[in-house]
Amino acid sequence: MTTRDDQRAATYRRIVDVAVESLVESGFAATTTVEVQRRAGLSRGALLHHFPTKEQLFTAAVHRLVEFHLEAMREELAAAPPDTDPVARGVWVLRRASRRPSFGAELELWGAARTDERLRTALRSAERGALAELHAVIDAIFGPEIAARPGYPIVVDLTVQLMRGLAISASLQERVREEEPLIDHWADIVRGLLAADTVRPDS
Amino acid sequence: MTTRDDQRAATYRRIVDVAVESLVESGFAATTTVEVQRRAGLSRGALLHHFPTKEQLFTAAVHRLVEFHLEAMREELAAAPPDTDPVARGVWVLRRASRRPSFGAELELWGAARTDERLRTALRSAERGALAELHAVIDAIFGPEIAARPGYPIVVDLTVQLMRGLAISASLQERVREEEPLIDHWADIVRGLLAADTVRPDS
DNA sequence: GTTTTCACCGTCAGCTCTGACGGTGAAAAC
DNA sequence: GTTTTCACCGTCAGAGCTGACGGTGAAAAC
Repeated sequence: MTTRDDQRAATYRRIVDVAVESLVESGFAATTTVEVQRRAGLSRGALLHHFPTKEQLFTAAVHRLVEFHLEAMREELAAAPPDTDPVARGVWVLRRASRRPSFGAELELWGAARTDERLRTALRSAERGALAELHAVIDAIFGPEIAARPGYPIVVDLTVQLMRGLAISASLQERVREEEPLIDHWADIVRGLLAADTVRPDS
Repeated sequence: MTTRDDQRAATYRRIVDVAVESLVESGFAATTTVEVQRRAGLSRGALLHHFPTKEQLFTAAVHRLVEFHLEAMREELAAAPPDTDPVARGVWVLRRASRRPSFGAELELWGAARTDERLRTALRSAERGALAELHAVIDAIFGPEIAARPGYPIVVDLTVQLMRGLAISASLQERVREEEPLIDHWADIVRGLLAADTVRPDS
């Protein structure tokens, strides 16, 4: 039997879940309160009972979406075969995670947040909260040995930005490229950067 | 004296210009037909005379926005002091161009295009049309000597994706970082990649 | 000089979205 | 057993957006 508190929590969670689902599947613009209410199979009143304003709903959804992506990274890590070269493996895990539709939704929100102050506030709060976990996951993806190398922080920064660039460019590609020699190239470069004692080869 | 054809062309151009202006300043969601009409100081009828549907307006605006970014890259190239190290100079020119608000608007559209098929079609067409010019501008930014090196195509690809990643991440930063050691690091890495005869140091 | 074209005008219908509001019935408190 | 709380309901007003439509006056065609 469900108590009232349980019911409340369950409905709340379901609303946030379908809001995230809508953001991922239908995008930011199409994720209206009516759409969320429809997906959740709730009345208008029920939705507004839990989230009096759209902003509150989106704030919760954005936080959940960021958690969602962390989870996706852990999944990709778990799914990756552990026997390959660790650098290439790490780079590819990050690449696969960045190809998830949920990450596309996240980047779409970052783009929209450029001119949407409320959304920007919500996003910053969500990303700030997940930052430590994000770094922990990335360290786990590359493993402790690689994470200890001197050039590692810069490599992670560059790799993350690169993955974001590739992800936001995805809409432009006519067809999805399964083969991505660029990623292999990048893995080779990273291997070189982490092998050298210093990150700056000349200068 | 303006003939009717001139008038038509001038109004058409003005509408597209203010549409781009609105996309850059106010973002995708806020760029409604009413907003464009208001910015252009035109009546509803005038706007609909030139652009019967919002889609046609956006298609024209998207094409113009892409041209706009090419122009911005040329400006940054012209504004960059020519006496520095050519690799660092090229990387920084690309970085400065990617920090322009117009590029932010472009990336926002790429994000929205993920779930908006019409927008995606317009964007692909615009980017396809500008591709050759884009590569020409980038070659000019790095100069013919660097562009001839064997690793150059991959370096350009990686650099472009990196800049996109940094640009889409811009909304998240609490304050604008004027100093960007990451870019200098990247320039150093690029210098190393272009110095070597092969791009793949080991393997 | 008459007719036609057309760049531009203003209003309006139809739609969707947001959030307000007054219920309702069952669980929880007393 | 009575009262209170509250999760959920359905309707509606207000606002904004898109695109249709019937003008209007001046340039262009004849």
